[in-house]
Amino acid sequence: HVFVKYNNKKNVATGHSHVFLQTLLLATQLNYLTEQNLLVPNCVCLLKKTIINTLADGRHVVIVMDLEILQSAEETGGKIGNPTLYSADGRGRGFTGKAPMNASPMNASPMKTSPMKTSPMKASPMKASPMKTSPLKATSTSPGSTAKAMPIANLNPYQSKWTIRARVTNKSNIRTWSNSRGEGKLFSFEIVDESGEIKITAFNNEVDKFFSLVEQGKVYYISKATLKVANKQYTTLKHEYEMTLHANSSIIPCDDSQGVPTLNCDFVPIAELENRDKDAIIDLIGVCKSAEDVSRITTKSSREVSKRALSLIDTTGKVVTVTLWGEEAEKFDSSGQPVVAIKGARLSDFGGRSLSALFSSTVMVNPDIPEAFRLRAWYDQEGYAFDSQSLTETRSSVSGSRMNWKMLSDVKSESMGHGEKADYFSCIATVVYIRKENCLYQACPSADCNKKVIDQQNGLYRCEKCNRDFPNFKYRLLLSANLADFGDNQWVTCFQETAEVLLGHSAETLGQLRDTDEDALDEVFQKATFRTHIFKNRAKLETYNDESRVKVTVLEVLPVNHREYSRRLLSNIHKLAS
DNA sequence: CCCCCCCC
Repeated sequence: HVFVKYNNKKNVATGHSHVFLQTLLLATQLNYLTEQNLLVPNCVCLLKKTIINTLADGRHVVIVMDLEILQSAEETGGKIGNPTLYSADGRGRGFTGKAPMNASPMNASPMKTSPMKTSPMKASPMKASPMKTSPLKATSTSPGSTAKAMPIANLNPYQSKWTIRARVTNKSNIRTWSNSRGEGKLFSFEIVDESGEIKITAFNNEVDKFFSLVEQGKVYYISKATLKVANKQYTTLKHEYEMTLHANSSIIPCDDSQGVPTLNCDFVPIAELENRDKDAIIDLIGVCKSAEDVSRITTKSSREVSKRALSLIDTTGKVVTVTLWGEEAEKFDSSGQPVVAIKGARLSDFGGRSLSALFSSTVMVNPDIPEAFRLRAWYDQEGYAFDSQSLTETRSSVSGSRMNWKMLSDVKSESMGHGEKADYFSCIATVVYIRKENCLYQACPSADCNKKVIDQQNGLYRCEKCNRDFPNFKYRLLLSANLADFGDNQWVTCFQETAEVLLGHSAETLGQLRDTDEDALDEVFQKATFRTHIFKNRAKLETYNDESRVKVTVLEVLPVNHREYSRRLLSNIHKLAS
């Protein structure tokens, strides 16, 4: 046993000798401890069941199989506690097996009842363990009646004597397989307790033995199963391991389901989805604003399947599309705009961001959880009126139809502007040239008149439109710029507002510069050149002196959102590839 | 030991 001070999240610790020691925790341990906010800098831990490896350079790495938090960071005050206060006799309650850190909220933070101030072991958090009040059944099939339920999060292949108490959350049908390695049947299910979740698979004989016993939503004591590293390619659960039942495995129904959660959801706010990676497995909760009718589609492998897309909104005000499949799609009822929670949906980049239910997903309509009640209240009071924005851009969605994205070559190839009405399009293009000549003119100072005035050379400026002489004028911009993208160029016209955005200065400032500091004006133009923006444009054929040509006027200049732009490019690639 | 998770 070693007493250490946890120093930072890299598991560097100091012992009584004040020598730093690199320690390694099992991922499940580390996740659990950090999630529960137990392992924080400057807390004091007791490392147990350690494996010491000597590295080639002589340093040691300590792998910790079991540990206990003895003193919180507040209590240590950033200083290492006096190790002599502790007894190293093994009576300390470990993190695994006899863990104090299961089910009870009291135990979620054993540091609060720190043993430090009195006798450490007497005040052990073990006393508060709910296991005392709900001991394992002493049946012939249970693995030792004195065993305590192990938190699922702590399961690992290095310990075989354990019993867990957990609820079945996702039971599959029986499937058969046949491949080069043989054939057989299997079913799988997922179980959850306060600490975590894990997948369990039963094959062949175990299918016969356990399929009808294991029921969705019920609580069981489970012991004597094989743990193996979960293949992250297939699992959607956060556990490092998964379980396979074998001939001696025991599954016993547990009548007392108190303290065993029905779900272990980690809901991601919809707005957050933008920052998550494609293919991430996400738990999501939202109000079903609307839903498609169910439809039948044929997959690439020629299977027919039902699908239905839902639009979910949450308090972030963002909407996302979630697609349900098969029976789930068929039986879904969107009436009354229910709260829908989905555990283990997969994030897709279709249309920007969207979600798809998997076989392993659990869909709950109006679940009996606080988040659902909060959402219901929020939606009914204010959310329903939100001018919400969808992360899933579809052809029918507003943002999709508003932006008619084109390449500059399309202006010619599609004969844009040749119709009776003007054509509106958006492009991402780079300014390659801005004509400085005649970019500014002296305009009538009247509020709504932008007519060019005539300098009378007597201190007065004449507006023909207003039929008045003014002692002053205002500067206005009328820019001719050449835009380029990878395939073509296009001359465009920018009036006042768009020209000011493009040049980054007001017409007034630029007018003053032109009159006082020509070099500074040059610099403004230079700085604006070779900048890339989103341009929203209007194209219309105009005839001047018997010569017709398409005039493109810039209506708006916007900064490029590279995230969105990249998504659009990816989406275009998908469309081209399909 | 399975591992299907789809469509636009």
